[in-house]
Amino acid sequence: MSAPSDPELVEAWRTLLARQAATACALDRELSERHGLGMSEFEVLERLVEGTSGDCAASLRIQELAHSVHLSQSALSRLIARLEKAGLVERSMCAEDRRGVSVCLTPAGRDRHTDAVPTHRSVLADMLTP
Amino acid sequence: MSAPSDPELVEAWRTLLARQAATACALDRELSERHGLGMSEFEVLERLVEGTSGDCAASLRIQELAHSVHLSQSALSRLIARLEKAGLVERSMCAEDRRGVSVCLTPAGRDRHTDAVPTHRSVLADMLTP
DNA sequence: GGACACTACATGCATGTGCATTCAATGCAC
DNA sequence: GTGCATTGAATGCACATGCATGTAGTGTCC
Repeated sequence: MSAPSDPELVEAWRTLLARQAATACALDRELSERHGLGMSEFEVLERLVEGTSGDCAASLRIQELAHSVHLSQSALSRLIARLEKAGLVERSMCAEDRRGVSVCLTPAGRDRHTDAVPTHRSVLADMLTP
Repeated sequence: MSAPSDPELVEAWRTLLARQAATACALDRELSERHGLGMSEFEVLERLVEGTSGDCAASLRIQELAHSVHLSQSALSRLIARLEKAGLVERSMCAEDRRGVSVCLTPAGRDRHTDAVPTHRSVLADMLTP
């Protein structure tokens, strides 16, 4: 296919930015007001829920989480600290590699995520369907 | 058309987020390293260039700019302060409404934008063409 | 085993952002 | 005109983020 022209690129970028900004803003507002969660905090909870197999909560590493929510390692470290303080996740030392930290959901964290999912999906439906 | 399912919505949102994060990050890095401009600062300069008609630089209001780059009014106020400190724009009182502030490009601002455009377009081409 | 490079995470610091507030100017009702 | 709500922008403040650095644990080469 032919390469897009500069004006097309700029237009595409602006559209992308506008959608992202509007959606992220709405998401942050709704999740924060109704469930006391920031957007990235919800995303991290969701990754943990997805990683869960069967009963035992998955234990993901800080760096995996950081990469998957587009935050720096330091930002994730503090984000996990906030979630831990709120009782939604737990840090535990990784058995195999004691430098690593395993992050896993608490029951409260799972509940909070379950509560927030409808809000999240509803905002996405509002913002992402033209 | 049929409403997208929840997994489709989530997938679309993650894709959007990933593209935005990667592009914004690359844009910030390149513009900052090579031209001393943040992404939003470049966007503001670009809006001012676009608003220019003929010789006389357009004078846009703080709020118009804020809306068009998805920042809050306070963020824009400080962003303009940074650009002004760098000599790239000038604030001037709006004649009709003396509450308002007209922001307009200086020649240095126009030059800086012109220098940065190729970098900007090149990053967009890299990140936005699959 | 000892030295060294490397990895995973935590933390000090600087910065950019949003919210709430403040201040000045405007417009409207009377 | 006077009073009052409204608007445009600047600012104090709290907070989240990234970068650079510190610390502990791991692996490798000799």
